[in-house]
Amino acid sequence: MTSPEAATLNPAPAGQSRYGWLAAALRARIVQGEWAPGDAIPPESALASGYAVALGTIRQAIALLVADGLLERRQGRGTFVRAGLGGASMLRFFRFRQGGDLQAAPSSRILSRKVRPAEPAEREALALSPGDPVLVLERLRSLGSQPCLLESLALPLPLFEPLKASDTADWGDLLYPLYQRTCGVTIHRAEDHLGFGRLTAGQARRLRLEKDHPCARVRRRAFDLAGRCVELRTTLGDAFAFEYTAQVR
Amino acid sequence: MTSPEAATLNPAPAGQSRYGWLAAALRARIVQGEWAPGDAIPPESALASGYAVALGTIRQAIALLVADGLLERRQGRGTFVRAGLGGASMLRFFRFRQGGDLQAAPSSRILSRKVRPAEPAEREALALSPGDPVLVLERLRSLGSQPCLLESLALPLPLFEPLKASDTADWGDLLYPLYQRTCGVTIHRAEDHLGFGRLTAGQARRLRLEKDHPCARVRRRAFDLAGRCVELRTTLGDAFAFEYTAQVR
DNA sequence: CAGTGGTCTAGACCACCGC
DNA sequence: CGGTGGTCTAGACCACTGG
Repeated sequence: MTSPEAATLNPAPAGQSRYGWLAAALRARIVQGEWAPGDAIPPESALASGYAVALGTIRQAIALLVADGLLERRQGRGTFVRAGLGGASMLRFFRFRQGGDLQAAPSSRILSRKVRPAEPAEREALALSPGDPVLVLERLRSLGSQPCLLESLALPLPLFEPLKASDTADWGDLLYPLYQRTCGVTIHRAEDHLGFGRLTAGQARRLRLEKDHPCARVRRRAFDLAGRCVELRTTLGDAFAFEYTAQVR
Repeated sequence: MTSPEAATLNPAPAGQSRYGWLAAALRARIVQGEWAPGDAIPPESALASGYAVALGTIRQAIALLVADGLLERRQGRGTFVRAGLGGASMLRFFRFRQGGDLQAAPSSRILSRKVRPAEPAEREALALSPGDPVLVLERLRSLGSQPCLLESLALPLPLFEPLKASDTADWGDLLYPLYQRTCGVTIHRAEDHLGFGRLTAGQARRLRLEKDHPCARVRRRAFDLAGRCVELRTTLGDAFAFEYTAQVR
């Protein structure tokens, strides 16, 4: 799709650098869906002449978006809009041994689905108004026949409407590709808050552990391309399966 | 200190980009201590003319080292060699409430110090030979009168010789500044492997918790400027005080 | 004020990729 | 082969910092 690029030349970098302004402009075009995830954006030379700036300047703008995880360069091929988060990203916190084998992708089963008004904490995180509804899911992930992760999700409802009534059997094992497929929502990044606790009787039953068994708890806030928080998730798993590596500076 | 910079002009970027070669050259000069942590390196213009390259090229080289955490740019002032890791970095994994107050820097007490041959796992991580000795420390960190973290460290011995006999009362609360002061070792980065377990009777006593109490375990490998692993550390703390935020992509 | 890094230009040539 | 991003140059001017 050839677009008129920017009609305004030298768009007055009001307080910003020109490449910062260009990065914001490109980000807006990506967020608005002008180029879909996986697509290539126009060549640097085309962008540079379109915006009437030097090549180096457009390259700096692109570098910002690459650092932000929005774009991806591929030598000799072009610059591409990154697909969102894969989906199996919770497993990076756990190492489940399955018959002494490597862990495969866990299967997923929806235990419950309901709609209710967002609670105050949810309203704040998801930027909702009093009375706005959320879709609440309970989900169990298993490796083979062994349950390993118990999740509870809250999704803001005008946005995730297609998930309200569709058959959960068609959802597949990964939610983020589902969001993209059915709701056009791309999850771009997430914040995971880790902690430890103990299982309630109900949680323990579903995970086939004992009441008060130690568990690792991951509270996730997931954000879309525009930077809005669009998913709240709490994941519980056996604390003794928790394992994670952090890099320090 | 004015140095002859590089005498070789166009040093044949054997398989590498020129800025990659320059970055390696600058890194070597930093590791060798030509500029101490906290010092400013020469201005970009001086480096560029010294190495007979364009300004932009030296800037790319510096950008690599900045991304690596080795250098730090300060607008209008210069480019500085970063001091090593602070020292209170373990607290990023824990939130200890102290009388409903914010947590201050914890005090430190050495419980034991001894020298013994490195165990096989230590030899591998620290790149030692059979029979090489390590200095082994046990350390308790407390907030006020409340113990909160129990640590066990292994330090390769030719390198940390000055710590073998010095008075531990003079060590202060932070080890990394001590390493720098007394052994000339700068800790540049670390890898923290998080896990979960239960306290033994002895560990529990020192932390004033019960035997088998759930604990978070941090196994750290710390690296110096040259990228060599020079410290192994295991830190234990109450699992219910553990709290950490991870960013996903 | 002088010196530093930060931004920007308008070119050139190279290395990689797919056809 | 033609097109893409990757490297490199040799300038210019701006913005920030400290004395």
